[in-house]
Amino acid sequence: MRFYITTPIYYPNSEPHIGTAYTTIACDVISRFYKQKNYDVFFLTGTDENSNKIIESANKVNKKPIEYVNEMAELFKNIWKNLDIEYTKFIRTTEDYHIKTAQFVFQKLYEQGYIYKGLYEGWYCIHCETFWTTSKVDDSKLCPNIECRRPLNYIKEENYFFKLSAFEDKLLKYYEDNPDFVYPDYRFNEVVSFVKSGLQDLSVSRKYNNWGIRVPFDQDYSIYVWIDALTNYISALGYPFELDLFDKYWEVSHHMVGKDIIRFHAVIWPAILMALNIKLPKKIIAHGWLMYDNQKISKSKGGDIFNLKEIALSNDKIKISALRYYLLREGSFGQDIPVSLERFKYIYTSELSNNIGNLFSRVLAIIEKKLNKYVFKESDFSYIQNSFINERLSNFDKELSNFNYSKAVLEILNLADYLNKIIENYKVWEIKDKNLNQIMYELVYSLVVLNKMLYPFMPFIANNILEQLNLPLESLKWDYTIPDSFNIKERKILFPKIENVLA
RNA sequence: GGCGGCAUAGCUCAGUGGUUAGAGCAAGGGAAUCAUAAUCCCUGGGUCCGAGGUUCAAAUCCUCGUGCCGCCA
Repeated sequence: MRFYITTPIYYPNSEPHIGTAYTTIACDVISRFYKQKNYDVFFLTGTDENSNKIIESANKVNKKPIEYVNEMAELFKNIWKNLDIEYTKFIRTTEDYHIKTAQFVFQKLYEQGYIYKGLYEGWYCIHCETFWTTSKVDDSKLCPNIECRRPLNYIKEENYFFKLSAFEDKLLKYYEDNPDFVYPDYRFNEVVSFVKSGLQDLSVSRKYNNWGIRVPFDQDYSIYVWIDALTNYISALGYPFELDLFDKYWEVSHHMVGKDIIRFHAVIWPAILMALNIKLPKKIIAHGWLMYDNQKISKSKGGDIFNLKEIALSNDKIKISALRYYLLREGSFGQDIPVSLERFKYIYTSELSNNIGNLFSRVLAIIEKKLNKYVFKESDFSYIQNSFINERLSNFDKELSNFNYSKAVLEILNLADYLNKIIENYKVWEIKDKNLNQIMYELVYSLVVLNKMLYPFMPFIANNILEQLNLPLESLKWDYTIPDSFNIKERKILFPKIENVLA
């Protein structure tokens, strides 16, 4: 069984922020989850380095573009590493193999008649490298991108166009035949109605400006982001020159994207693939935005509160684990997620510290103090209902398989609640005879299951628990057989109470 | 403007024809002392947006209205 998951490739013209991390963590959780189930997982992330904005960003810091992107790519890798992101490959679109693939793709589309030279006339933002329709441009004639707002130019320019319009019917047929192609379904509906409203051909080149990938048969032009960036998903697998990985993983491909780039992934990318005669990705998963103070989180809005670079480079693994948990625990995946420091503190204290952390603490303390750190299975389960635990686990599996992160987390909390109630109901601290061993064994057994569910969200914490329970890494696998006895090691507080979780 | 969605407890939401509408959190009361004062139990609380309709029966289906949200390169 195999699984291929990708993040979008990120623009390195600014440092990664909490929103970027959200996407990447979401992929990491899924990736780790499938690894636990013994899937052969390929997890791809990387940087999209060929935009002309890079030149500008590099100039600002007095660097050559290539030096600049080299440094930024290292920063991205470093931050992901610190956030416990375990990717398989980090792709950079300035790397040779990617350039070759992008050019190959462009050439092939051209040869097959899907790319033609045409004239574009209309409003253009040089900075954003974006053509704007008249409906979006107001009287000010400023760039509609609120983060840009530079003056637009009215241009007439020859460019290469991709015959997107030729794929309207094929796409609609594909959507109809693959009702799970885009998640969530309401986003899928939007995609379908967009395509139904009619597709226009797409400008896929820009005037070459000493940066970017040249159109192979016309040195005056560079390949624009669609064909350049989107092909990273297959160039990373070696397409079309080394097909081993491609043959292995492409048919199980999942693209995680923000809701703002669904169309590129659910319309343009499939059309390109159809033109190349390549199978379409299995699923496009679109998440919502993190919202701070009712606005999309960004460097200026909320980015200072949730300062990713600072958090990541602090190497405070508990804080980082809690952040991973918090971001995916909130809201309903796909919808916008409101985040705030207050809420993060609340989740940390209530769910991680008081509920989960304290549960481990009270169980292990009893075993340490009253059972000399040792418990063993003496009889069949008589305190804890195995069916209840199995149901949590299978619900967790079902929800996470469907990208319902927060619902999966609720199963974790549900199990923790249940175990807290068991301790309470049987007044475990009063039991003096051999029944104590049995109930404690059942509790530790349950904690091992709980830890399996914690792992994809908080791998550092899960490993910490493994040490305390004296268990091997394999105990995180779904097919692990839980042992009949446990020798507990030293007990450690998982989530210390802290006044300022982020400070 | 076109298309689509949503409106249920103070908050976030579950509930698509069948007892007295549910959960978590918040609020109020209590118990316990193994544990990071962490936990557990109980209680209060709803014109299911409004109006009309279909039905033996509507939060649930239909129509209209109101409000909010998403998509329309």
